[in-house]
Amino acid sequence: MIEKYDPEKVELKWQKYWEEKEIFKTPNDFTKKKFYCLEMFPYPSGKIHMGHVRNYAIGDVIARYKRMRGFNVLHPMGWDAFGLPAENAAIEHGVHPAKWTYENIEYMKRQLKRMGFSYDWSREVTTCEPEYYKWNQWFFLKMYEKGLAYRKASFVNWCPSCATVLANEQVVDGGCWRCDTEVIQKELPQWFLRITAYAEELLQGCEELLEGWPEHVVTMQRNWIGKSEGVEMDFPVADSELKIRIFTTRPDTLWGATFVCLAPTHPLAEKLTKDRSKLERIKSKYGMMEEKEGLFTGRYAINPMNGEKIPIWVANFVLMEYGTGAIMSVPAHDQRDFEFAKKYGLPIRVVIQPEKGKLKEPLEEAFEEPGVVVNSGEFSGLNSDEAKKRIGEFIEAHGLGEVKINYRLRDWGISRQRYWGTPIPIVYCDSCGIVPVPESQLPVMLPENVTLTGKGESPLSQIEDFINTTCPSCGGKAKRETDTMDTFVDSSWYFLRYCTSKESEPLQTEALHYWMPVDQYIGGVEHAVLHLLYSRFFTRVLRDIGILDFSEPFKNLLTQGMVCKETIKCPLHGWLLPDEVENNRCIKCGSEVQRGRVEKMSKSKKNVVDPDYLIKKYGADTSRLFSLFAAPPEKDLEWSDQGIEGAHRFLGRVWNLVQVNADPLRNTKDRPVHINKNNEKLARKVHQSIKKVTEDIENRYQFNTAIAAMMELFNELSSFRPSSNEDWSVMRFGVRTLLLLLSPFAPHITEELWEVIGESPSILQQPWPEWDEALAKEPEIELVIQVNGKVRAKEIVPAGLSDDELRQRALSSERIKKFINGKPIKKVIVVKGRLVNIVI
RNA sequence: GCGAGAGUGGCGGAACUGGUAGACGCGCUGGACUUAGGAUCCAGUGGGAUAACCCGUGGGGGUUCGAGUCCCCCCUCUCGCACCA
Repeated sequence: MIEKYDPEKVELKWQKYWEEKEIFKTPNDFTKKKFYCLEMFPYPSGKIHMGHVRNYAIGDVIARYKRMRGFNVLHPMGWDAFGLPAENAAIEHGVHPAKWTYENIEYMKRQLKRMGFSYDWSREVTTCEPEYYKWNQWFFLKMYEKGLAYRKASFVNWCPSCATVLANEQVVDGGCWRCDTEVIQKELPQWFLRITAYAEELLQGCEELLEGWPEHVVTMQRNWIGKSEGVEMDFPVADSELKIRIFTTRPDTLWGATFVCLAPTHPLAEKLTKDRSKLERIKSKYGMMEEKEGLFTGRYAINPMNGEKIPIWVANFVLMEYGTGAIMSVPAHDQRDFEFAKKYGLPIRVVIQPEKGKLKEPLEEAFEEPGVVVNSGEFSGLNSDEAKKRIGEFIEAHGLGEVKINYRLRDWGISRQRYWGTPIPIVYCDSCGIVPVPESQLPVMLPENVTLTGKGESPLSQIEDFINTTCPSCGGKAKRETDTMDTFVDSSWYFLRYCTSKESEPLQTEALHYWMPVDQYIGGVEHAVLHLLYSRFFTRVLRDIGILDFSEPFKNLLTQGMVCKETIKCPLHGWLLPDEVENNRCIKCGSEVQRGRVEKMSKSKKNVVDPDYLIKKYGADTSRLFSLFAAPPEKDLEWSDQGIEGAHRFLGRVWNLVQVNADPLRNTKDRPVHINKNNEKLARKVHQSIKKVTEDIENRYQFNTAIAAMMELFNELSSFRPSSNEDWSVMRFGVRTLLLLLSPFAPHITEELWEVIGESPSILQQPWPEWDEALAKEPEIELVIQVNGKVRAKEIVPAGLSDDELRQRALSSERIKKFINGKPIKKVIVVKGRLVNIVI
């Protein structure tokens, strides 16, 4: 009687072994070839979810595989530990954010260890520790020195009732998430990082990324940066010295400008508008997308191109943050201007005609395409592209303005009116003004004694001990900055911190130059823009202050799909858990339930699967294997209860096969492997499997097909009946190979069975198997014979026949003769070693 | 609206540069072993016709000896951006 597969017993045994022997510890041995495998670190929200399991299972396969291939692999893990949920927990349950965070970390760390991921925990990074955030502050000071960090007034979401600043995700339908009061925009001085200084470089850098990043992510980065070329020029205000500077990408439509629009917060809007209450009303509608609203200032501007007097309006859809905060409006050729002109009865003048035909007036919508310029003085008759160029030159030559490039990308506002974050190392002194905290005084510690209420401007401003300080410059009384940093700052460089050991400072260039850049980064697409862009920005800043010698932090990026599951909905009780349903009816009210769509797992939709439950029921190996087998990594994965049973069954079969044959396997020597008539098919399959699995991992991270190949190998092994020592040598070769191939996917069971067949641990320290191309080749092929493109016969023929021989074989086939039936043959196509197509 | 991606058996998914569509798994059917089996093992499984055969990769055209794969048009779904002048 063989031992039954008991995942928990096996997994705990090997996890203990790995930990005791420090198998996952990565030496800083700078002479070996390196591989840096990084997965996005989690926010310690409480427990890991299936998204984490999938993400980290993918990363672990890559890390273990690369290690077996002989690389010195850096595979670290840490915690994105600052953030809002910790503060909410404090407000709701009275537990200190630090306590809440560290307890969550402890729990989740145990879960990750229980999954058997091969992390070097000695390099663990926790961003809320002073040793970590000290460097956030250090980078901030460096940026301040270089003029890359600056302070300016900006708007925040403000709840008048709670008297507090709200994050975007705390604004629900324009109201406060807690009290539903309407959220208003309040202006506060805040700190910004000048990412726009790197806009062009970040855009150019996208070229370099294309090799290793998914194209759609690169596109998203490009769009986010949003480069547009145009001109900036002044429109003088009639009867005054004032000028309105506008930006346009369509200088070819200048003659079609029939009014000018200012953003409601534009400085001239106040100056030019008589009716202040109306202006305030427009301001309150700023950025509301539903309806365009405007206000005529009563003043006019002069179009410098044709001297025309056109009205100046204030419009809610004009953004102060982009361009100059003012636009010329060409309703005939811009849909937004068109809608605005229609609403307020402003003139619409066509100045671009399509290449073919003529626009029908009055227009029903704006004609936005390029075309031929008309009604535009000396520029009439040119096409749009030519006109843009010539008008741009004209404007510059006459000092009316300049050709200009604008970016959609804006500077990064990092101030948060929050407690649980990195204090911004700045002091305000009555006599010296803004004074940076000297490096020697870092870190500016986050005080512990805080009461969080969720009210008031910034929690730190309540703590007298914290705010009151002395000016580093004059020694007089001064007050500290009370805002903390956006947590994206923490995640913009954490991958550097892993490179050095925990005791040392993070900016040792030797270690950084050896490990960086990250060879493979893995995470969700939700970070396709911000986190990745900020990291690319930080990397460049650090390069420019001489710490790094490259620009792109992540060479290859893999964005894994979401983990989804079917949802169930009761017409009365909403989303239901699977065990709230019996015979397709809700157990509460008996109504028939709707088996809903497959959606991303989320607690609110009650379609989650808890990793703890899976580990308990099936073990870590099965959980990992299924999440890698059910779909290719970048696609969404649909959860299936039967699917995981299948994965579990497979491991169980592998277990049984090895256990049943344990004695002969153990008593067979590894080499030589004797191939004979009886076992050559299996031997070939082994070589083919090594090839397939290796290529699937190496070339395209196709873990699902790699696993399928291992299942095929297993099927071959389990139907093999060894009858001689030679057979056993091949059997052992096959089992040994299967265990090695499977070990990155299911590390525990393979480690155990590795020992069962008489090998010594750890399987992770074994070299990856290699295949022999000659032995992987099939001696015979199945020749497909088509007549007029339809398969009519299949024949087994020796491999390596010439085209001519294949043609002869095809034409002499009895079945094929019937189809040809004496008709003349027009053509015969031979696909080498595969197929013959006879055209009649 | 713009941009990207995807539509293949009952289901998840295979199919490298155009060359046997449906690998592998799930489910289903039949059988074996069992007091029993929702455990395990064996066999079968795209649809249709009792066989030779016909039809099949969202729909419609096209290129080709040959199309899931290439080109054009259309439909559906998912994701991202969304007044960026």
